[in-house]
Amino acid sequence: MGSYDVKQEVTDKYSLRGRVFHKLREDILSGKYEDHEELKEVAIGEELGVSRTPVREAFRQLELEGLIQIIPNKGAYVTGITQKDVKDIYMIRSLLEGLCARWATEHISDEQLEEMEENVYLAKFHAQKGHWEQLAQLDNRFHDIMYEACNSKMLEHQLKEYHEYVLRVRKKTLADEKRGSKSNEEHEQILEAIKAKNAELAEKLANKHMINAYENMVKNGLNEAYKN
Amino acid sequence: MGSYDVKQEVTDKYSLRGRVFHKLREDILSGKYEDHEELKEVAIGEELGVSRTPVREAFRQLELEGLIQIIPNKGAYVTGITQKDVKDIYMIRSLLEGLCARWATEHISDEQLEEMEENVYLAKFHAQKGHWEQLAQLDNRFHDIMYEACNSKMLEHQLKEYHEYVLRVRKKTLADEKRGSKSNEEHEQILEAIKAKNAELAEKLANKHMINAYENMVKNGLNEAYKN
DNA sequence: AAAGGTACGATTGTATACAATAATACGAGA
DNA sequence: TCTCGTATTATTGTATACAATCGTACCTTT
Repeated sequence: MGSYDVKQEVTDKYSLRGRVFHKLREDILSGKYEDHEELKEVAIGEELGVSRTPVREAFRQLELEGLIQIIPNKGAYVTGITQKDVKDIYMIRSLLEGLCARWATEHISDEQLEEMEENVYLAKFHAQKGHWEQLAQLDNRFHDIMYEACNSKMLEHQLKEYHEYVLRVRKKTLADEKRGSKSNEEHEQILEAIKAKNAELAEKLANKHMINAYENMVKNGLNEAYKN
Repeated sequence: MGSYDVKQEVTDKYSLRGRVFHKLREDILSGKYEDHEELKEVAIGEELGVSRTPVREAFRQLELEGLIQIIPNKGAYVTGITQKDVKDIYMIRSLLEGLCARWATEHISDEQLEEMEENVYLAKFHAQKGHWEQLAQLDNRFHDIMYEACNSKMLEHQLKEYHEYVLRVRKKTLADEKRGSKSNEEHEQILEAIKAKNAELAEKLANKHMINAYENMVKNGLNEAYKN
């Protein structure tokens, strides 16, 4: 259950609204716009070759994600995301990924367990070969499996949201060779804990996994876009 | 900082879109619609006396909150909220309120601390007098102060979202006399831990506070709307 | 010259018209 | 009778027209 909607993710990428939404989110997160910069519906629309309607719908979604602030009858202003925001997200995710691992231990299905094992095994291979792109995808997938395995629509929804939120940053991070291998080793440990039905351990490992990911990111220098 | 936008909350209540959004959310959460029931733009629009445009914008927001699922070119279907969802939210909130208390301990301002003390003091009075409505409001406010005091835009945003999400349920819960007093006692303990700069303790107490709130709610019987 | 008001322009809010898509029903052919 | 294709209809996607609101510049008044 809750898995036939995977094809279109949280918000569809093919309608004009979806495209505008993703484009604007990407631009805001990548620092294209100044903080507090005003976004005008017609200007954005002309830039992307669409009318105001899809732009407005995208604005409403961005507002709910906290990326822009809409003042009624006045305008939409970008809120952006600071270095501290990224840190906070990782701290929050650390807790939630832990909870997710705990629940996943209790509810994971045989199929999901099998896919996890395959994932870790494959990642080991790609890490050796230096296939960073595949490694990043497997990393994403590992977490997605766990999100689905935790058997909580709410937690899954939340974690996927955060995951997508910091995806840009993470992509850069995983491009670091050592972290790529290290991350997969941690995945393996989490997997072992889940297989051993040791929920406490799985939670702790998942907590640490996030903290490590964050610290590695800081060590390697945050993406320039977040240096504000 | 981060407080002059309080007047209009997360999404404004006075535009047509805002009204539609709040109405639909309320209706979905209160169980007016069946699970998987289709929401048609024109029907909703006619029912509320507005055109499709504000309805569509509200739909897009509800989708992002996970309350409906929009299948492109097909329709919008309510996802609703189950008894398990409520439980999961409380578990998630337990962790996040703990984190919030920890951070609040480190960052709370003198003004915020003072308002917290006043809040607890006043609540004690209203609890004795049996003024449940005021007690509920003070309870909400206590948490809001802590959210603001934690000095994290991200965490504050997230907790306020969850808070609003379960507000309907909570209102009923606090109407229980014993819980009203007990809840305020717990607030006082959290406040003491914050004043003593004991972040560890504040976190643990806030964790427990949420769990207690949930268990009390279950004991008193969940709102009928969530019995699915 | 300063203060206040008014009119104009720019921008968002809402409604509606039109296009595209999907579901359904119906009929022709086997 | 069953299957496939087509036409019809309902519904959403998008564009645009019109209304309401806000900001600003200019003008009037003192």
